[in-house]
Amino acid sequence: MNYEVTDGNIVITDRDDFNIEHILDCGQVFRYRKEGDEFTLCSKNENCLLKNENDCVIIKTNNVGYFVDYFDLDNDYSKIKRQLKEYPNMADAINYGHGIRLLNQDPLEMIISFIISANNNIPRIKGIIERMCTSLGENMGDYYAFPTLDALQGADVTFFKSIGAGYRAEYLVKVSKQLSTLDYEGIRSMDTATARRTLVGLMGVGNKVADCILLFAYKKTDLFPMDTWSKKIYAALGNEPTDNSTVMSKNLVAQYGELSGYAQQYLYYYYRQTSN
DNA sequence: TTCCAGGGATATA
DNA sequence: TATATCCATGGA
Repeated sequence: MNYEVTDGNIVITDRDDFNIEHILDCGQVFRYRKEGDEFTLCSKNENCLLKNENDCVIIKTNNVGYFVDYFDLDNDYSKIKRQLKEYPNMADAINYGHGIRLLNQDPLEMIISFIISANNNIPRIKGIIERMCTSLGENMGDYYAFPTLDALQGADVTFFKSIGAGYRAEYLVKVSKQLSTLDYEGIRSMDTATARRTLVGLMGVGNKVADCILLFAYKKTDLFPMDTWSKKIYAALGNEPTDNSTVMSKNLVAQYGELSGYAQQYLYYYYRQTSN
């Protein structure tokens, strides 16, 4: 990745592997907003501002180190895309979403956010999360931090219903309690299967939500989250039809291996954006 | 009015 | 282990 740090800002000098809208609109992140020709983004208790300038992307932040890691800037996406293009039916998706990067997000934020995402749509997910942050997160001046586990544990079912979480309100209360006895940072060192089993033990976390958490918080890429779109994609790729998500996921991981998580993001973004 | 959204929990056999 | 049903909410 070609980037430099000047005047305390991160400057991306190669936009082919970094496209703000590709990154933000591919379904991995919920706390961002477009303001004119700029984008503001919150993660945990940090924030930044993204902006296209000439042929560069400028990332303004007071925590450069956090966002160099967050945006996965030391990972070579040109190489990943080259490898994935060797597969059939993949080149169009990669060319379309060429600037996608897999973000390294906060585990607690991903666990809570993707429990909310279940059987829900993205605009509504964003609204629920934002209302939760406004009520439970620390006021950082320009934005509200994502709530700490302590803050989440202080909220009840009535609160989560009041922000629109619906039937997931009870999951959020239960999972906040469960997390007090789970070393969710320790999941990072587990193999994918063990990590998935651990997460599925949480209330409101099934295989799909677990895979999203593993991919977006822990960079486990030997998985392929199966949602309603992935199931359509599975058929569109010409795979043998089945209605079993586990079978579909396993077959796809057998094809793409450690690149499965990346493949899923390019395919998800491409099919979702072009089928409207 | 019905369908759908980055699904999962629960009951049942 | 596999299948059926239920679940809040809001936009299309």
